[in-house]
Amino acid sequence: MSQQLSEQEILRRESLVALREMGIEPYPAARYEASHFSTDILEGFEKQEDDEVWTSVKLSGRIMTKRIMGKASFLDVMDSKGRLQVYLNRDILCPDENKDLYNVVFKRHLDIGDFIGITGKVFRTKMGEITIEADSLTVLSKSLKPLPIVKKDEEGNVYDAFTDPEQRYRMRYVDLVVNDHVKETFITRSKIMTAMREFFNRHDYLEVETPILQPIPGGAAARPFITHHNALNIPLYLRIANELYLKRLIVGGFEGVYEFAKDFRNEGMDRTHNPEFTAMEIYVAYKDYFWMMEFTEQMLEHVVKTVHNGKTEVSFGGTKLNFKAPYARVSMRDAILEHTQFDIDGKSEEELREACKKMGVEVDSTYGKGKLIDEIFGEKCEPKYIQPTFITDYPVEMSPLCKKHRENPEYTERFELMINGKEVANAYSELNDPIDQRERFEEQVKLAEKGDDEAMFIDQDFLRALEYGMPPTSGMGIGIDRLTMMLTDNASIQEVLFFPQMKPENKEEKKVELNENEKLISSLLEPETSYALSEIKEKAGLSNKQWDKSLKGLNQKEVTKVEKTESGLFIRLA
RNA sequence: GACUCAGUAGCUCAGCUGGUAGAGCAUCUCCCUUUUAAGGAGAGGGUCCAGGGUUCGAACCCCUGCUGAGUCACCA
Repeated sequence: MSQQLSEQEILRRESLVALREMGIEPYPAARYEASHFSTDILEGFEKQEDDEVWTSVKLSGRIMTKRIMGKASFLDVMDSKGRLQVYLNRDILCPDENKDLYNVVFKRHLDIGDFIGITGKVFRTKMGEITIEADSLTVLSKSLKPLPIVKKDEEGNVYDAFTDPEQRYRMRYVDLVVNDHVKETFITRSKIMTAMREFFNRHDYLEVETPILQPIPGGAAARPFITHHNALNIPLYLRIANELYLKRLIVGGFEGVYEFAKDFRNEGMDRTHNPEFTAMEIYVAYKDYFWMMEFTEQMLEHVVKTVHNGKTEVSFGGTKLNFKAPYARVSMRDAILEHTQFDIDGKSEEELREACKKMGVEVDSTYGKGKLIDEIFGEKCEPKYIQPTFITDYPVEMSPLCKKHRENPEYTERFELMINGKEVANAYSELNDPIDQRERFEEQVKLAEKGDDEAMFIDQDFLRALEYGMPPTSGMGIGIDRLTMMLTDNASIQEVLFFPQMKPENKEEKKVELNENEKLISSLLEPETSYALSEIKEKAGLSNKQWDKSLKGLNQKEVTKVEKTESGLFIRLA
């Protein structure tokens, strides 16, 4: 499989060979340990310029720009924390007669993107920039493909940014190198998860891991991915949720368990859905959903403060979101009443269907009561909740794993946390009555028979676990990707996933063989002879387009050569 | 899945009414020992996403396909 190399790629490969010929290994094995990160030097030198340590520092990273001025050069070196300018002076770097390290290795054979290590002393340039004056330079790794060059001027305006989303997502490694803010997003994502974990651990809850490959995909309503286990010869599903396994652990006697889980759903993709995504679910024994609301708002306030330097307010797409606890609590009935003047309380399926029609909410004949109410809420209310708001008490039909409301069995003890019109968290007083749970599953089976392809399966083992007894428990799930979007001001889930799902690239193999038309043309030519182009065109008898394409192809493949002389255009075999 | 937009040099983009492609950065050569979007002089670099069609002639018009983005639909 040969690939066509660009001019710049060929030159870099030539530099690679040249370095080896000079006895410099472009991919050395030895470790190279920097004394400081770039940011340490910048901040430290700013604080105390006369500190001894600045007379000898060691830095490693990627060359991001080269500014050569004859016998001296400046380059920006980027390490994992940031960038630092390096000053290369020919006679300081090469105090002896031999100036090859500067003239040949650096100027000729090192490129933007290469990794180097340098040692030297820190100083401030005439222009006031903190810089390392290098007294040694070590090649650490050669880069064979040119990076996109992104430039910034004094005012911070960005030029030639690497912005094509397709290329950025497919080549995230390049995106991360040249777009600083991308790295920031993922650092924040990590901080969010660390802050949550820290909050849970402080409460002595246990981080656990449960199966991703499940014989029955439970805990949510969604279409699963299916796979097959050869040795057992059974189908297995990739989990759509980990809820039922975590509850089994509460049955087993843990006080609180949580898991950051990769879930998989075989559904459409758009800017808020990726086939695999991360959900955090937590279950705590002897609690109810009222407790969980307080726990959730405190946890979120803690997370937001941690990633935003103590502030609870974040800006998302121009709107300000404030995560300071407590959050508003609105029951689903009140929400719908407020936004549509329709009271869902005590209504039959028919009445609800009629109401949907009146409101212009599209419904399907397969929808049950719960689904109808959900449609009304989704259409008329959901987008209205911008600031964090708990929507509580969902209809019983749409919450088959949730305990019935202690005051009204039509509803459940459930809340969802809405932020910016989107569902971010979902929580219950968990259903622990095994007989009720079995009946709810059976309701789901009826829905499935009606044609609802998302209705839940009956998980007999889960029911058995409940029959052994589960303490009253509250559970909560939160979408890490969507939360990260909100806290990093990104409108697309692809921006908060390192490697969002994409269609495969499937680049066609480049055809080196000649096609029929190209063969025809070359067959009309004898070696060492020139022909008038028009003559061959006539003989070939191809359409103008075909002739044009074929001739271009032949020239590209260096089979033929077209020459222009005073007497006209001529073609011959190359 | 529907609609809209886009795909041109390594990167960011121009390209008029159809006349075989341009700029900046990057690359190469030369000059330049504190520059910083370094500068000056010169040079090279293209499957104009792919395949058909219309035309004397297509990056441009038409059709089909591929890829991506946006909006909507679906999806807690």
